[in-house]
Amino acid sequence: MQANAGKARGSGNTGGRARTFTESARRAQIVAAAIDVIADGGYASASFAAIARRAGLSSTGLISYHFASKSDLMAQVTAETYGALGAHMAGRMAAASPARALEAYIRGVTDFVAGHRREMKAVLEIFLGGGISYTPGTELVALSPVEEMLRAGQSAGEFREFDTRVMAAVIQRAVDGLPFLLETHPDIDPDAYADELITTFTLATRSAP
Amino acid sequence: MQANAGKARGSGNTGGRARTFTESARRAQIVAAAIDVIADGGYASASFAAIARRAGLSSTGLISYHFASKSDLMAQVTAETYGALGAHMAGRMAAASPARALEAYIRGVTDFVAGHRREMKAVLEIFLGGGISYTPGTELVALSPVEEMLRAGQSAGEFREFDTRVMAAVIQRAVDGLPFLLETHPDIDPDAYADELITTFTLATRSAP
Amino acid sequence: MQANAGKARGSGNTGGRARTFTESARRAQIVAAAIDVIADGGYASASFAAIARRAGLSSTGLISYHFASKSDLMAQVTAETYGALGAHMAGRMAAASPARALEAYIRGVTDFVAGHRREMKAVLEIFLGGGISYTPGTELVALSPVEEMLRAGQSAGEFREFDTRVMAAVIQRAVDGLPFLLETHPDIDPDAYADELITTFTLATRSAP
Amino acid sequence: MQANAGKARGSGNTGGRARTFTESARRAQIVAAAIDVIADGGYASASFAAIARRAGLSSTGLISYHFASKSDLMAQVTAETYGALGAHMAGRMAAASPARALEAYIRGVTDFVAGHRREMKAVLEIFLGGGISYTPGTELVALSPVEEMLRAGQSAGEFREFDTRVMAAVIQRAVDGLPFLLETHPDIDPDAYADELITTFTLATRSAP
DNA sequence: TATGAATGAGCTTTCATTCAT
DNA sequence: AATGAATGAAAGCTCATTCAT
Repeated sequence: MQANAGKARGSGNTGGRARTFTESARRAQIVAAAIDVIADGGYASASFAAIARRAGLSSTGLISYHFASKSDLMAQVTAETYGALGAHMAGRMAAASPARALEAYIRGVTDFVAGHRREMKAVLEIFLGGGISYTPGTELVALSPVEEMLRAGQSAGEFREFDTRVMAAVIQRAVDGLPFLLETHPDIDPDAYADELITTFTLATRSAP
Repeated sequence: MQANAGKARGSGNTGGRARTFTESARRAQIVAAAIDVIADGGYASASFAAIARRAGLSSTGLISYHFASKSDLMAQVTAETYGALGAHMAGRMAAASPARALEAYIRGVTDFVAGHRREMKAVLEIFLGGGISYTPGTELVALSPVEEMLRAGQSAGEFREFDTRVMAAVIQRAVDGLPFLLETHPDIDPDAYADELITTFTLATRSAP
Repeated sequence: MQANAGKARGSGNTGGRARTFTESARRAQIVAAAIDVIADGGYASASFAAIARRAGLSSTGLISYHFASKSDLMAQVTAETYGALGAHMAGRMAAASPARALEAYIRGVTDFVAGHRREMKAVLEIFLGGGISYTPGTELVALSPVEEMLRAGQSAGEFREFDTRVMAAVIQRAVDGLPFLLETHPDIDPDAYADELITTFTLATRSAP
Repeated sequence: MQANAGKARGSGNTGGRARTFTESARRAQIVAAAIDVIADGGYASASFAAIARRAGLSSTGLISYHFASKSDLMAQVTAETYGALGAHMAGRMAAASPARALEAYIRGVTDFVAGHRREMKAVLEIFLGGGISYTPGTELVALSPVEEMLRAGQSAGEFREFDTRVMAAVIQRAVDGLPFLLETHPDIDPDAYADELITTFTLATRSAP
């Protein structure tokens, strides 16, 4: 679930200088505006002009001042979102057993997604809209943590044999799909969604009784 | 899985006239070039200029000549792909039981997706890139056929109780995700992928023994 | 009121060959369609595509086939209209006195304009829209016949002294303005309009009693 | 003679912010270039490219930066011209009698037109070239002020009975026609033209002696 | 004689980015 | 730290015209 945080700086802070409070606030404001615009109109509509308008900035130049490029800004959006997700998940997955860890993972991510629909939608649009250069290591779905849980479960005998990459991908996509599903079916309860997912993947992964 | 085929024509064939052989060939060529460009560079990179270049056309005007607008072209891309998918699936799903039908569905779609990775990737990018106007009925994932199978299985007692919308969405996303997974893991065998999915969703859906 | 009839021919009839009946019919049809399109949407909207559509032609190429260029077509529109106006006026102006001739002129032109609003409007739009190359001799308003009448009237002592070019221009513009006036005030009766004009210019031109 | 000034702004100044000195200068420069191009080549030739070239701008984008759209630019051209005309006329028409007011009107407008031939020609081309959306109230010729004078003159018994709409239209067109007349007859003296018009319309309107 | 296809230049507009202040 | 101005490339689309058939 991690993504490499964009380290490049705009021309306003090109060197290794530390960021001032004001600068950080501006950056956060711009990132938030970008998320809003993307969530509302898709990645294609996220021009600097639109983002500046939403943020109440008087010039698109200010965005360029704080971010090295458009893809740098988009990288910050994803980094910020994934960072928040990481913070949300921290500690939750140190569970008793792999099966419990998977449950905790699903519920934790679903929780977060439900509470951050716009951010998640924006991030997914950025990935698919080409807003990020797919540097190796930056994967659409970071399979590793889930895959590790699955492998641990198999080693412990809790999970049956299956291809962990495939199962991890299925789980990831199930979890990532929530914002889109909520768009067409706004009445779905995220908690119930998590319950369904947990039941589904418990049945799908546990070793035969 | 159906999408409404765009009927609008470019200035070259505005009325209700039948399409000539040459026109059909050009349209197919342009659609193919669009798929190539999108699959390689994402929807954002799919400008008329890029498509014309790829197709070896002398002018972007020729695309406008054959398609009423960019979204018309994109609609053709999806229509063509979904049409081929429909043809591929025809007959396969008239299975003995809901469980068998679900199996047939998963294997059929996976088969198709594996053989049409670029088209499928292009179509998904178009949907997410905003290249298509979401007319009601054109859903990102058309849940209905899968959902119906699931409901039938529940009625027949073959499937346990679960939220059919959620389960259908999970199955759809699992199946749609193959092209993306293949990009990062090109060694995955689509047949094996289908097997994994079938096992997974059989376990996840069948009624308790 | 004369305009030099465009003599250039389309590639379909480039030499000095006589026009066939079919060719003449097609040309007339295209000219009529051009008038319709211009009258409805202004000169700016008069693309070959729009004209072909209106004429029910299957290709804009047919227009190029029959007319050497767009300005050739526009020249034909004006030539045809002015030709019809000439035919309408023929004989009417051989009046007893210059004063009667002026009356006859005003009434004749007003009559014609009222019966050919669309053609007149189209012609004026072409002139102002730049659809015709202002070759010397092609004047927006052909002053000569009116000016001659005015000069004759002055020589005969019927008209007072005034600048004949100015008076001719005023009369011409009064007469040409009818189609535009009718657009904003459709209730104006052309006959009454002619009456007003005749009274106005009789008062304005006659020698002091 | 008034036209509603377009208030929309280009992307450079979208909100309600006040205009800077630089911006005003640029806008004026672009408007002037547009007038030049239109006066020289007609409305049809007035592309952004041509205007930018004339103004010495490096990019057509700069025009879009300062004006919301092409019709916005054209609206400014007319607004600026009509504004100047309004300023020129202010005070002149508060004359002793309707007859004197009409005289003052004709001389005032003729004066202005003579000194602003290119602007006037450009404005008339814009109206006829479709460069402005005919919002109700924006008439090709604003008849009202002249018509009012005429009606006042009739009420006061100074003017004979005639259709005021028709007479107003004739006067307007006579006055508006000066730039065109000057193009074919550059030797005409605007003052003499005004004299001729005043005599003409005095004779045409005054009550029988 | 007419058609459909194709061309290449042109259009207005939007874009991310740069820069002087 | 921020602004307004400017840039030049690129976008989708329309145009009159040409041409093989």
